[in-house]
Amino acid sequence: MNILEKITQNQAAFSKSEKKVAEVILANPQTAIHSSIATLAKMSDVSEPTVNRFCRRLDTKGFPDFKLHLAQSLANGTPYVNRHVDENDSPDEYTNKIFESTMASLEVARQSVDVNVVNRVVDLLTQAQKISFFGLGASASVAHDALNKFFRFNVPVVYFEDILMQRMSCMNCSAGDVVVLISHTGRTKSLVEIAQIARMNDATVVGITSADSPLAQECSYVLSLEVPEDTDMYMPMASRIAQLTLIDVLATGFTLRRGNKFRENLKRVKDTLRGSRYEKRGD
Amino acid sequence: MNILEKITQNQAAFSKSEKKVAEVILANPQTAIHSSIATLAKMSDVSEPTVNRFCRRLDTKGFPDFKLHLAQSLANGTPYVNRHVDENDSPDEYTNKIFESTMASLEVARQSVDVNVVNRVVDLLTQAQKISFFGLGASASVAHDALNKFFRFNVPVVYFEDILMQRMSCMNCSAGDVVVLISHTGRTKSLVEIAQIARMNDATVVGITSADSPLAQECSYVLSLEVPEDTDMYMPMASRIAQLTLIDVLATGFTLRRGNKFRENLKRVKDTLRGSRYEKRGD
DNA sequence: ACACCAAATGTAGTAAAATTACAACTTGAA
DNA sequence: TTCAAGTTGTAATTTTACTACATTTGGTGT
Repeated sequence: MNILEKITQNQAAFSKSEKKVAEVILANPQTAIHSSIATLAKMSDVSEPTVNRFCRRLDTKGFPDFKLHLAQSLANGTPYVNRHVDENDSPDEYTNKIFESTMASLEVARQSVDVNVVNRVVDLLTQAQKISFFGLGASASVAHDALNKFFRFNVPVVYFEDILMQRMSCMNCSAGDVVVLISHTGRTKSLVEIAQIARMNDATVVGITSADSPLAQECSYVLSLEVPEDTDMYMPMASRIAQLTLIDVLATGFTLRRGNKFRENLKRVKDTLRGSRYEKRGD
Repeated sequence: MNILEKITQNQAAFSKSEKKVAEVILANPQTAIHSSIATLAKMSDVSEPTVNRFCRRLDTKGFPDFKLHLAQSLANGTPYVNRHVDENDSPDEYTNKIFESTMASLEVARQSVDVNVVNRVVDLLTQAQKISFFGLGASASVAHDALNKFFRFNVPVVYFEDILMQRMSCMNCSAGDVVVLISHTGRTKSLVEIAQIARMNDATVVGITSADSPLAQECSYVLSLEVPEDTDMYMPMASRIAQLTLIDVLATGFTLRRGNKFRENLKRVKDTLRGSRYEKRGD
């Protein structure tokens, strides 16, 4: 609870000298947090213990603790909110809105992730014979990205954009194979069918999708992400970002599970790229 | 500027004992602001003056002032910091760390974006005869995503993963064509070459890349994103997300510039998908 | 390998700040 | 007026932070 508000509210209940202290603090809180109890006492024309008592009345442990609370109240605290882009927004406005909305969505997504399922899925992935990533439309690029990540782990990874290739690939699945299906809505028919095919062939199907969707029902494990999507734009935006971040989480879990020696491996993969790059001054 | 971020960023510049202090603070900042310099010193296993020096290195007046700054950082303004994943992190821990780091990176990216360039690029894109999106490795999936977005605008969009196709495509460029090249480092040789080819053929080249990189120097316009990347993971993570968000910004700018009637168009594109989906109860 | 320097860290003493205990007021009711 | 409850201030105590200086560490050139 904001302590500045608290001061204003309780102002009536304060004693005469306490009111003086409150006044000085409210008049210039920025100065207050940088003053010692002595200076503040002098400014308010009261004694030091009075200031101290004032702090305690506001349920703080003492003057330093009070300053901490005050500092927090003063921190320009507007957490990220999902703000919709308006038709007349300037470039500056829509740029900021989109970045902020994306951050807000990530925060929501973070809270909706079931860590236990993440853990189980990481388990599965580390033990998988073959990992497939499939998605359609906007989710295709997420699957594409997952390929790029998991490919580095030197495990058999599969990714297709073509729906027929996806189907064929799933036809050839067997026990030990993991198929990761990505879809924001979880209502894309072809992807649901692919889930069915994969499961019929004993693969474990992991869905990165919305809970309770038709796709979710066909999956062995569901990593559900509840992401508010700005439907005004008629484009998936935040959902992809959340999906990608979840892919990052899975990839990270994978490397951690595989241990230190494995990390060396990743470094080697990265170092291989060096030849294809212009050197940076100093390395 | 958020002091928690500052700690994370400067971590490399700290001395051995200062790093210990940084670790303890980052591990549990809430405890830190309620501790005295003595307790914090003990927790970090260093002497009190070391903690004091640590505070001064971060441009604070001393320990109490440092606590004030820390308290402000912790207040719900910008709670997200780039925290590195640790080997012994539980699934819960690394999941949260990655989400938070991603959000923190987006915040940094947002501040590094030059809105004027965004505006100019949106201008270019709306007037382009043909738009191409190229990236390699991790950035390929970003280009892929851009394709998916701009494709809906009913403008000629091109995207290739294959480097030869990219080159050939650029060979056929002419004035009025816009080539968007995506690369975190901006040091990938083949992409720099593509920039050169495109420009030789009168195309306008837009780089979504690091400022001052070889690629940036070959571009007509540079949308630079300064994103801190956790090099421990040997994988691009935050940079892609920032790039994608920037693509969202461009796409949004595009639709806004095109006006209301155009939005109808997008709605139609989206509605077309309906046939391929399972209906949701109630729509 | 050694000496030497600079940077880093710690020790111990000092100064400052906050808190406590208690004394001296103020105020209002009997 | 007098007493009691509540308020405020003074002075001593304790806690906290800081400074000056000593010791250690690590690196560099001979």
